[in-house]
Amino acid sequence: MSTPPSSTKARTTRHAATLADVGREAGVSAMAASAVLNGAKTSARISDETRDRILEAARRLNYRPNATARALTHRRMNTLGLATTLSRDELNQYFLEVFNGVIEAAAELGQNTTVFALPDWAQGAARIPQLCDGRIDGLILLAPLLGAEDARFLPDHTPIVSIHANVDFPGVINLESDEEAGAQAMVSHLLALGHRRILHLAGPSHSLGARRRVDGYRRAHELAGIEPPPDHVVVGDFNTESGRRLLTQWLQAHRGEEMPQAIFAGNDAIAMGCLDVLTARGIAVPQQVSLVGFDDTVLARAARLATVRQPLRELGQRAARLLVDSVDAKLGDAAPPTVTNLVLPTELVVGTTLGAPRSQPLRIE
Amino acid sequence: MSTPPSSTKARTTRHAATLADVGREAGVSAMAASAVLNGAKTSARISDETRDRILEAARRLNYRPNATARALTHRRMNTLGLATTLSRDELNQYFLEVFNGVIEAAAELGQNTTVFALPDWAQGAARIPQLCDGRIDGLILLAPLLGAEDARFLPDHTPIVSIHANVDFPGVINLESDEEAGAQAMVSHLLALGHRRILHLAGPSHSLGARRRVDGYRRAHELAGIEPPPDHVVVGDFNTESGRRLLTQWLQAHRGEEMPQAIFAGNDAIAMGCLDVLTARGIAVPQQVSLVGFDDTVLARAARLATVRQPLRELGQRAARLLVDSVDAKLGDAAPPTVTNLVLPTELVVGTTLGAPRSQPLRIE
DNA sequence: CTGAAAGCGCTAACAA
DNA sequence: TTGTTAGCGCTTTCAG
Repeated sequence: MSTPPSSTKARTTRHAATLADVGREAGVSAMAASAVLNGAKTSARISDETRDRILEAARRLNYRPNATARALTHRRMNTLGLATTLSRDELNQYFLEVFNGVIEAAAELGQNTTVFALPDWAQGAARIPQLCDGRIDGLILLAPLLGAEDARFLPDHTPIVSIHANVDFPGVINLESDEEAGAQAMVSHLLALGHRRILHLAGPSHSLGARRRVDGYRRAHELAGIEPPPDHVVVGDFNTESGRRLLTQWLQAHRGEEMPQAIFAGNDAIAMGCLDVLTARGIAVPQQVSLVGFDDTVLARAARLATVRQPLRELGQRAARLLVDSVDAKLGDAAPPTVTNLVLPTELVVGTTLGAPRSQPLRIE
Repeated sequence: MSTPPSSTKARTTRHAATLADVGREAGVSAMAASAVLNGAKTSARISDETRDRILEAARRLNYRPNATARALTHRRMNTLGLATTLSRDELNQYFLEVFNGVIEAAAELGQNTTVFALPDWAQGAARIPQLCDGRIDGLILLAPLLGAEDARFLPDHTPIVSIHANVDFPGVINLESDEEAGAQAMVSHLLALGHRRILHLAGPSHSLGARRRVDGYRRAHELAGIEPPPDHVVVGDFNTESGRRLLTQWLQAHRGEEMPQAIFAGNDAIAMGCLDVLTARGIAVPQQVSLVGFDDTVLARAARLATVRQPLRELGQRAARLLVDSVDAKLGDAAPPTVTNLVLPTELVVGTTLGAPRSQPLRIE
């Protein structure tokens, strides 16, 4: 009923109305229309009478501003980019948490977010310049596994913020959380509970975060004056499949020996893989083996996993805000952010997969 | 070492080099450069000699094509939009699964994906026209809670594909899965196991999907010739908090009566809320109460929840492909897709939260 | 084989 | 208060 009869034309019209069209319809210049409809900074004011004519014409023609044209003149798309690797096998919960923070903060600042899914960082680095081609105003690199030599791929003209970068890049603000402290706190907690044989299934050794978690594991032992058992740190990847594979292989290789009392997984996904293996073997968690993860993604919450919480959403929010500040600064609208590195604290999350060690050791079958 | 010494200039340069710059540097016109560097359809060929000069100049100036300028002439950004509501309280796993499919298929077709997070559909509908302003070539509406009257907000000039729409919009391709069949199959399975008092905690009644799941619940009972117990369908929202709240309230309202033998949650998030409540009350799943969800998100996989699998990733992939086809068609590059509606099958996933009913009924405390 | 000119839609600077 | 001009960076048409 309320739909005007004139709107019955077929969808998928070729073109939308332009400012020139509106101006013509209203009998004024395109720039008058621009001033009225898009708030362009014109030197003078428009009279109320012509303003109304323009608004009416715009409504009649169903005028919509064209974002690419505006971007061309303003040198700004009001869009942030978020580049990361997304496996097609497994959903990346780490990404989802950060992404939610980014998109939320970006929206509050009137910015859109486009996601660039790179197949991997080795290939992806070379593609970064192509992303910074005006379609985004700034780029967030999420957990980029890049080396110092990849700095050559970072373009001059686009502000960049990284989260959990592997190396410091000049001119790039990096955000991270204190992973070593978090890992150390968790392992210290395990040691305090009486666990002595703690198996650590780590992420890849070329990941700084993975190395820091190993450092935390070692440091907790040092602080407690305890020598970690040999061969209890294993390197793999940050996904569930790796957790399954690593634990299975490790248990096979150590058959007949004493079962670890606790497993400290490099992240929650790895922990989920461990849970699969333990469940399949009928090993009760935490009665027979304690299991803890890292990140506090939804995986941990769904499985009630003990874990180390990283403020992922907040990292995303802060990255977006700092990036928008950088973009504003580049365009001369504001002072650039002074911070170049931000480390947020981590926090222990005690789920139901963490208990005291058994009095008598279990044997690996 | 391999970094050229000329790259020591400060980051955040104001402008990138343009085609005109490259042309000047190479002593040719901008359009020759355009033809060589961006493959513009020029009427004639460029000689190898000038081509080399241009390539060399571009390399020297570090030329990068400007996406907004190209978009302005091509009328195409090579970017798809994905509009959905994202709560700031709870991560939307449904979104993540679909999004992964979209971004994957889009990337294969050389398209980027930008996500528009709407606060809610009631407000969001009016914002759709602003999204279709040239920054994206086509739009995917993810589970839009829109009514037929909202069709007026869908712009003429941007192809649109919806996933799990509530109503059919003219000219909009809709993709969905057979939710009623999935719900019916699950409830039939419960009935076949001997469950008779099955509590259904549904999604909101203005959601077509929620209603279809209720229909499936009813239909399964009909097919089995069983009258569903009274007051065993409760309407709420599609999130964990709603699951917690609904079940708590329901149990309070039905204190002293017989405990349901099974709970069929409207989606996995609701099921997670139920799991919280059951765990808190010390009710064992599935020994005392069976629990099943819907969607097969990562929540279900992490909690080993029985659920109804919707091919969410595939829905995302197909939506992206159909949308790109529509965009191509609009630009005259191809024939438009002939399909207007696509229904994919669902599938039962039997987790560990589903068992036979207890012989003697439990009382609600 | 190459260049000049015009235009995509919008906006800032300058005239009137 | 309004219009004219020029240009953002790129591409296509048409003339050389």
